Amino acid sequence: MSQPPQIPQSAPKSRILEVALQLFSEHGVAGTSLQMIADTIGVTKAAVYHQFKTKDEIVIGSTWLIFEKLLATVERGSTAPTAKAAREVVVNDLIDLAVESRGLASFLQRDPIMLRYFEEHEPFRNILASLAQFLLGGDTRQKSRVAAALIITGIGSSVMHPIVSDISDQALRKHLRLLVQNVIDGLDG
Amino acid sequence: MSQPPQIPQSAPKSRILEVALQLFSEHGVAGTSLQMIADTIGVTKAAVYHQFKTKDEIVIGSTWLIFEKLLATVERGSTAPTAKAAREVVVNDLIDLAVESRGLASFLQRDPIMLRYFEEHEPFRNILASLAQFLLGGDTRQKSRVAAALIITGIGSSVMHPIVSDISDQALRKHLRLLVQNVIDGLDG
DNA sequence: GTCTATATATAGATAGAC
DNA sequence: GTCTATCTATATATAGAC
Repeated sequence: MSQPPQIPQSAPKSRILEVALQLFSEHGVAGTSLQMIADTIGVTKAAVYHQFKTKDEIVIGSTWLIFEKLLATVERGSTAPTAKAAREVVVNDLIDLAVESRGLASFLQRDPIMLRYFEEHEPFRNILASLAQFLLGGDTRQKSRVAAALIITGIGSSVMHPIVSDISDQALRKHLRLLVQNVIDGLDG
Repeated sequence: MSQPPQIPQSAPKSRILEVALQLFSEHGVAGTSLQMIADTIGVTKAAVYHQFKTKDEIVIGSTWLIFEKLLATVERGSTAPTAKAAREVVVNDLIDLAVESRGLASFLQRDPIMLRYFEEHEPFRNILASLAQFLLGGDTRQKSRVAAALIITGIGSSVMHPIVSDISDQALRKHLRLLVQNVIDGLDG
């Protein structure tokens, strides 16, 4: 397992990670070959292998493009004055991230290879655990944990559902915030 | 594109579809080879190819194992006395199906290859559209459609989140029903 | 219905020239 | 940093014997 890549990357490295993230989200990790990545960029496979020793490194590196943003969210949550404020930061950031990429980010939750990385790869696992912690705010009741699971997975997946494809980013954000608030309010209200 | 398989299947055919569905849900369609399917059953690849001409047929056939159940839900929804009753039938069936398989069913929503089938393959598309219709009950407002997307995708994905893995099927069903009801009530209340 | 054997293509990955 | 060429493994798929 390689470490999270440092930033800023070299230009060719960054280009590979960008293209890989896009292709992974469209075809899945297993459905994306290094040849596809190389073809999209317009170079040969060997040029890609010069930048990354294995496909694994590309998977982790491109995933890190998303997790950098999630890590920033965790840090913003950590400095929030109250547990409730931290939860709002996390919810709003997750919604913004999901809506702005409309499924590009949510492939993370869907891909079987990624799901395995999240369990085995500590930096990823820690960030996801922190997000869940902020969402729960110390509330470990079963109903609250089910609600957290519904919110975390639902936000990422719902934005790419065809039934909402005609809704503007702004409106989608607004509706998701209200719906998530309803779920949270329903826990105790 | 092949047609949905007839039932009952021959025993070897059924066995292949069962095993394939399980492997697809664990590794994704692209991450599952016919060799893996053959090895799990204990036969050779050629024996598998004797039952199905292509991997595509196996993908569609195994997916149909789930969609048979969704089709039954659609039929139960169609005979419900009111729109509200139909919505409850659909919600409860989706929750039951998701909980009883804990992610085996939800791979359908996650796999990029499956997402493409849903758009291109009419029987699948029709069933999914019907489920969404019953959930919406004629309400086409943006906020309602976002809620429907959140519910449909959230149910399938949340049950496989590690944060709920220790919760019993019975409790998970109960909490999901209440949470979904909260979302629906929040639309107009 | 299952087997061995094979055809063909492509996967991940490397060597070495420029 | 990119190329051509190649290695090895494995993918989907088929032919034909039992």
